[in-house]
Amino acid sequence: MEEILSLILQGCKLTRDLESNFPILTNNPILLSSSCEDILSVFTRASDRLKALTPQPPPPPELEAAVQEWLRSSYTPSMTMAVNPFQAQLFSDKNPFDVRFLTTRDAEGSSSMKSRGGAEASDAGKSPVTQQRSRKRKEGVERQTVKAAAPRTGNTEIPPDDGFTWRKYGQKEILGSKFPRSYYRCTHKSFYGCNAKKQVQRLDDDPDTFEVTYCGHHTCLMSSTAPSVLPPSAVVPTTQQEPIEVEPTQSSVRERRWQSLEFEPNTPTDLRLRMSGNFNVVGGSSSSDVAANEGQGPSHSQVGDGKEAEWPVVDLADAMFNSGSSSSSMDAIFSFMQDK
DNA sequence: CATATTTGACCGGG
DNA sequence: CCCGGTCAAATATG
Repeated sequence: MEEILSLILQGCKLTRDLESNFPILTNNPILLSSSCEDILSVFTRASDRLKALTPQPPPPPELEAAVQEWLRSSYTPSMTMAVNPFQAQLFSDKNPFDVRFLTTRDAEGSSSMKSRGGAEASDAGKSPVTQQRSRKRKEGVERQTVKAAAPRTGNTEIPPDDGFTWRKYGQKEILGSKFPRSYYRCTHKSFYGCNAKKQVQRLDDDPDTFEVTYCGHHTCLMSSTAPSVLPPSAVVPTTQQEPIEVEPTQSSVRERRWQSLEFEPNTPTDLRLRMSGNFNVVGGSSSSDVAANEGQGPSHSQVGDGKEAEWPVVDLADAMFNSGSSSSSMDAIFSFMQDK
């Protein structure tokens, strides 16, 4: 049983991985498909096991390992190429998406950040500034930097659509750069909680290439359809991750494993480094091997509530995006949940 | 009209 | 004090 749960969680993890890497994967149907298959496999297995659970106890761990192995190697697309090598190649040069993540460890304070926009809302008025904004400690917010070439698809040279909707909230000239850096955040700000942000900047030496840095994760799944893939039932057994040990094994994060699983027992609303080993992982800005491990979640205090809202929320969002909600503004719709 | 972008001001860390 | 990130008013867009 334990393993089944583990499997399910793994599936969730994979799903989240997919989500977070979505931007990069969108241009790679092959990767997308393999990722989907991955997820499918995991959940399918879990499901099968559950069904078969009655007859006999769960299979020995060895089998589990075997399964893992199988999963790892079996989804090779029909191209007879190993996925990883393929990707490696893909990303290395020809593919516009030369991906390299820059990850920083994250501590995440998650909850507090209301004081920002909230200032004027709560405090009547536009009179002078009160405590304008409370700079949040950016200490350790996860960041993933990705390089993406502007698709020559005639279209703009704005960074490729990554499936999310962003709203630009700023632009700055950066010291050593010729081009300004733009700041985006998830359009569905309504979700105060969707801290997903990204910043985009063209490279000096290669104006056709953008460097996109994502930080934060979407708590809002992009528009519709997204959730449909997985039956809600299969998703997130609500039971938050228990200390399910998954043998960190890590320390060698670089090793490529599509389905690396490092469960963070208490994942705050957001996630950590979720990424598949297929990409070139470059350690933090300078200290290259800052393993992504070490959650160190300082305060689990009130993390709980946020996450379970995830799916319901999705449904809601889904509903409102699909049905031409006559309601005026999104904010109204989401208002009920805005904590502040 | 609602929502998105622009843009200078502001904030706070280094 | 500088610089990068963010805010928010003004503006653009549909």
